[in-house]
Amino acid sequence: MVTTKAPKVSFKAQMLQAREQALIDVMNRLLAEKGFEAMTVDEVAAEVGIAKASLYKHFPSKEDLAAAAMAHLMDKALAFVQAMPADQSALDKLRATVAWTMRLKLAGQMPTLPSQNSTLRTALMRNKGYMDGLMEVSERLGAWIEEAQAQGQVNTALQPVVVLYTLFARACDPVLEFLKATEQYDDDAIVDMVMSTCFDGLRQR
Amino acid sequence: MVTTKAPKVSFKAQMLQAREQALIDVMNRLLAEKGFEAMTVDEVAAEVGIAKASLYKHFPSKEDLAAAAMAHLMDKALAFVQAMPADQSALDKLRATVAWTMRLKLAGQMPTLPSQNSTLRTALMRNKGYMDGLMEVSERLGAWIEEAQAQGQVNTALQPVVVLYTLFARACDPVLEFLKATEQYDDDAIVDMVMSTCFDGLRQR
DNA sequence: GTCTATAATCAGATAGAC
DNA sequence: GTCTATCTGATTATAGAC
Repeated sequence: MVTTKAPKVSFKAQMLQAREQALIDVMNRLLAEKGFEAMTVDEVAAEVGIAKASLYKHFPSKEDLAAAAMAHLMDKALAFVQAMPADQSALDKLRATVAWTMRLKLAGQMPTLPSQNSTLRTALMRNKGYMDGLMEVSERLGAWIEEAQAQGQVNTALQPVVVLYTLFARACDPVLEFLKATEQYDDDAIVDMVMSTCFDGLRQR
Repeated sequence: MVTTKAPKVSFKAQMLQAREQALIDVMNRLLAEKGFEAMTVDEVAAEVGIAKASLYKHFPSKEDLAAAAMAHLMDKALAFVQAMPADQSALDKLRATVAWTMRLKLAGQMPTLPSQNSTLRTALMRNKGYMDGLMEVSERLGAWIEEAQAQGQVNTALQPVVVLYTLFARACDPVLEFLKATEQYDDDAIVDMVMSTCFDGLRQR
């Protein structure tokens, strides 16, 4: 009977997928807290509550685990931009997206990777889920940027790729944690201030 | 005779100081190229051409060596801001300083430290040369910021500390290396573009 | 697939001769 | 102070039983 066999397999698969998701979640948090090099695979396994050898059955290397975590983040980002209400202006969509990434970082859920590590870069480039998500997010943001420029809301003297990189960089802006470290502002105030410096600049308008 | 003895001691001391400077220079470059965690003490010793044990006679730990490199950088930064022509506006002084840090980074001479590493943070805080330089640079930039705000050149709605952190952060802005990686812009163009996004913002003026 | 136990490697730091 | 040689500990990754 198909009806008895299919659920059994599905249940097992669900358990496995849940475990992988737990690994990715912990990895995500540790990447955000300590960074790729300072964080260890032992910590991930210990926090999830499985043996390290079992972790390596799911992911062939530390780099691949990090890539999976980044792919998951890209999925979340893509879901966010896809769920954006269509009645907002392109600029507002860009602002909302950047604010979302900032809040993620302030909440300690934004994994930060060293931009120089080559083994990690290759693992990321090999990860189809990550690359596809990155491309899709970039294209959507890029379209909004050009739309906002056409509407005269974003500086037309800036090339779209420069705007795109500048927005992406807000996700790992050290100003966020510097301001948080002063303990003088709550997260909302920090987001407001950095949003202002990002979109309006430092000069008086 | 003092005249024969003094030079002899001074010569020895000069040799030692020169060796320490060589260590700091190599450390500085490796910090910029690979970052603190990826770089090894062995590399520093090998490039300078001394044994690792000798290095540890100069600096008690990897963290202290990094702190010394950062202190040296602060010295250079302080020298730069002190040498600034007095006939420039406060805003222009700020712009010149930020541009200087960006060019340093583009030239691969800006050491980047992980902001989370706690052992490194304590080593930095303990290093009087670094802390003094940081304080002095911060105070000078802070004075310029307030002056520029009083002259209506910098957004008065921003608290000076936010402006200060935003300017400091340009020294480790990943947008610089992203744009460099595209190989479509020379360093001057990159500095111009990032200066524009920093001071003028992304929105149309 | 999960576990315990272990390999293999690498990096920070030190001992001791000179 | 500088060297060679070594220690110590941590970390990625794997072998093999169940």
